[in-house]
Amino acid sequence: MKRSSQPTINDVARLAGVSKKTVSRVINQSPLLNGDTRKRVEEVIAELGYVPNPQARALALRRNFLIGLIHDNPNAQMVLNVQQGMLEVLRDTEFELIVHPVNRGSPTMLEDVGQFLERQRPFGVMILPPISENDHLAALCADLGVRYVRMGSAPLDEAAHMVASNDREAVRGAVQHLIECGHRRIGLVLGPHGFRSAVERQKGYEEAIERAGLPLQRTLIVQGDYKFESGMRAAEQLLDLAPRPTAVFASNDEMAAGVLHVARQRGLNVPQDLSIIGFDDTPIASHLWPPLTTVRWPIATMARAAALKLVGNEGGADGEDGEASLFVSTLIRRASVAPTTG
Amino acid sequence: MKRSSQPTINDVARLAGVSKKTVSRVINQSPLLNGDTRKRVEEVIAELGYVPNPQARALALRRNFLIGLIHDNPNAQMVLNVQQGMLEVLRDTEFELIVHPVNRGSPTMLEDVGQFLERQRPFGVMILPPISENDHLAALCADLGVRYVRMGSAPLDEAAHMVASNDREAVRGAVQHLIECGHRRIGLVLGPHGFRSAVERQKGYEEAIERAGLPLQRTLIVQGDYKFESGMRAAEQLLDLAPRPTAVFASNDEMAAGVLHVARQRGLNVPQDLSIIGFDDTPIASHLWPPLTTVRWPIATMARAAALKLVGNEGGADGEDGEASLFVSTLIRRASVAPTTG
DNA sequence: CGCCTCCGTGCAATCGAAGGCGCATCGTGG
DNA sequence: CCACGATGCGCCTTCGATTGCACGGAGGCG
Repeated sequence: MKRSSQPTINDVARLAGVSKKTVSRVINQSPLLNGDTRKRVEEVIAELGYVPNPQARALALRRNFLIGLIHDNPNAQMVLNVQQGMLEVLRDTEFELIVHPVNRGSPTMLEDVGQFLERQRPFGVMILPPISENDHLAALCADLGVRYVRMGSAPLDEAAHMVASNDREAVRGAVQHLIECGHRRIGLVLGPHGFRSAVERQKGYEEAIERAGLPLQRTLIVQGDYKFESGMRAAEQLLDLAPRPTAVFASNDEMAAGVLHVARQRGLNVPQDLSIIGFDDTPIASHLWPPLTTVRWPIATMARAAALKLVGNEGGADGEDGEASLFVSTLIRRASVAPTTG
Repeated sequence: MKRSSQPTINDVARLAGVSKKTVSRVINQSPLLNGDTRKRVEEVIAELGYVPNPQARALALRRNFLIGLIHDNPNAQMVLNVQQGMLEVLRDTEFELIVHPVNRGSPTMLEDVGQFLERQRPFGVMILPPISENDHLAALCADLGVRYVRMGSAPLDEAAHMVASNDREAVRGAVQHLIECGHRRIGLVLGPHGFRSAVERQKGYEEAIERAGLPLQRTLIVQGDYKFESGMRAAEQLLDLAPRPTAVFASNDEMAAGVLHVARQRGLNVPQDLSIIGFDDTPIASHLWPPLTTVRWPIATMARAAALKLVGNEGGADGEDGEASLFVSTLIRRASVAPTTG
C-alpha cells in the first residue's frame, strides 16, 4: 500500500495559516521570525511529517547536495573505509554520497568523469588514489566549478584540495625498524610504475638505507604492482639472491602476503629466516600467520577531514580552513619481524 | 576558471529557433518529430554542450533517478563487488547510485532508513544481507512506494524483490566433498545468531552429514560470528576434542583463516592433519597458505540482476521480469583439503 | 498627533524541464 | 479547388521550494 503523496510546503502553509515564505523561513532557520508563528509552523510540519523535496530545493537554490566519490581503486577495504569516514560527516548534513568508480586504464576516463560532473553537477567530489594523482582530473573539476579534494600519499595540491598521508616518512620509519633489528640486506618490493605512492614508498626506503650508511643495492629492489602475485614473483627473485636478504619491505600488504606465501613454499620460517613488513594494515595483515608488521594510515580520519573540507564553511571566508591536510601513519608491530640471529 | 553557467533548454530552443517543447521532444526521443528539426536541435545541443538539469527533470517528472544501496555489512569486498556490479548496469542508464550504510545494532535503524527514504525518495533501493533479512525494512519500502530488491542467502521475498544464492545447497556440496575425501569427523563453525545465512549454511552441513549416514555430533558444531577471532576460538575448542576432527567447514573465509591460524599455532599441517573449507571466496582465501578451498557465490552477477530488476522495464508490463532470482555457488578447490590418511 | 522607520509577513516571480491543449500546416480524396 | 484528417509544433501551466519586493502594523521622534 503506497502512500498517496508527500505533503508539500503549500500544505504546511495552508494548515498553519501562513504563507509559503514563512514556512520556508522556519525551515531555513531565518533569525528574523516571530516565536509564535515559528512554533505553530513547526507543529504543523511535525504533524504532517513534512519533508522538503530535495529536487525542488536544488532547483530553486541552483545547487544540489550531492558529494561524489571518484575512484578506480582495487582495494575494497580502503574504498569502504573512505565511504564510512565520509558518511560519518555527511550523516549530520543534508548531503548524500554518490559513488562513481572509473577505469584507470580507459582512454575515455576523463570524458567519463566530465560527463558525470556535467550531468550531476555535484556540490563536491572526493578523488581517491591513484587517480587522485591525475592533475587533469583536478583541473576538470576546477574548470566546472566543482569543489574537490584529492587523497594522496604525499601533498599534491593546495591544502584546501587535498588530504595526504606521509608515506615516505612512514616507510622510512619501518625500514629503520628493520635496521635497528640488525637487518642489513633488506629487499624492497616496489609499487607499480606511475604511482605516486610507489615512488614515495621507494624514497622512504632509500632514505632509511642511506641514513644508516648502508649501501643501496639495485638487486634488492624489485618491481611489483600492488597485487598478490607480483609479491610472489618479487619474492622468487629476492630469495634467489645469494646471499639472501634477511628482511623485505613490501609496498603494500597484499604483496607482503605474496612474499610470505613464497617464503613458506620454500620452507623458510617467518620471521626467523625472513622478516617482512607490509603497508596499509588491511584486515589481511592481522589474519596472516604470522601476523604482519605493517604501516597503518588513518584512512577514515582522512576521509572525514576531506568531507569536512568539501561541505565545510560554505558561506564563510574560505581563506581559513580548520581541517588538517597532513596525517601521520604509524608502524603496527606484529610478529613478522625478528632480530637477525647472525 | 569557472564556466559561468550551464546552458538551459531555453538557450537551445532560442538558438535552434524552436520552442522548448520541441527540444524536450528531441531529448526524450518522441517519435512524432520532423527529421530536419530534430537534426538542427541536436546540432545546437552538441554545439552548446547542453546537458539537461537532473533536478529540474526530477521535479517535473515527479520522480528521480537515484538508486540507494542500503547495507550494514562488515565485508568490504562484498559491498564493493555489489557496487561494481550495480554500476555496470546503471552506467548505461541515467541512474546514479547513492550509498547508505546503517548500523545494524542501532535501535533507530528503521527510523534512519525511513528518513533517508523520505528525504530522497529514491527510485529504488538495494538491500544487502544481513539487514536484507529484516522484513520491517522491506515493508517500509513498500509502504513508501520505493522499489526494492533484497539480496539474501536463500529466497526471502517474491522474485521481483530479491536475488538469492543457495547457501544450503552450496555448503552441502562442500561438506560432501570432505566426506568423499574420507573425512568422518567434520567440524562446523557457525555464523552468528540471527543470521539467515548462518542458518542456511548449518542446514547444508547437517544435510550432508545425514545423507552420508554419519552421526550428527553436537560437539563438532561450535558458535562463531563471522569474525577472524571467533574462528580462532572455535578452532581452539574443536582441536581440543579427542579424537580431533580431521576437517572443518567454517561458515566464512575469515573464520576459516582463524581456524588455519590456530592450526598453525598448534603445529598442525594443513591440509595433511586438518582440512579446511571456507565460504565467500574473498581475496584472503587465495592468499592464505595453503590457499583455501572455499565456496564462491556470484556477487557481481547477482548485483547486476538486482540493478536490472530495480530499473528494468519501467513502463512495460511488470508481470514479466526476465531477470533470474536464484544463483548457484560453486566450490573452488584449492590446497586446504586433502584425503584422510587414515 | 502625525509621519517615518523598522520589523514581520505575504504576493508573485523564478529556477529548468515536461506535457496538455490547441493551432498551423501539409497531404489526400472528393 | 476545397474540405477534412493527420501530424508537427508552440503557448502556457505545472512541479516544490526560494526570494525580491512591497505592504501593513507598531513604535519612536518631532
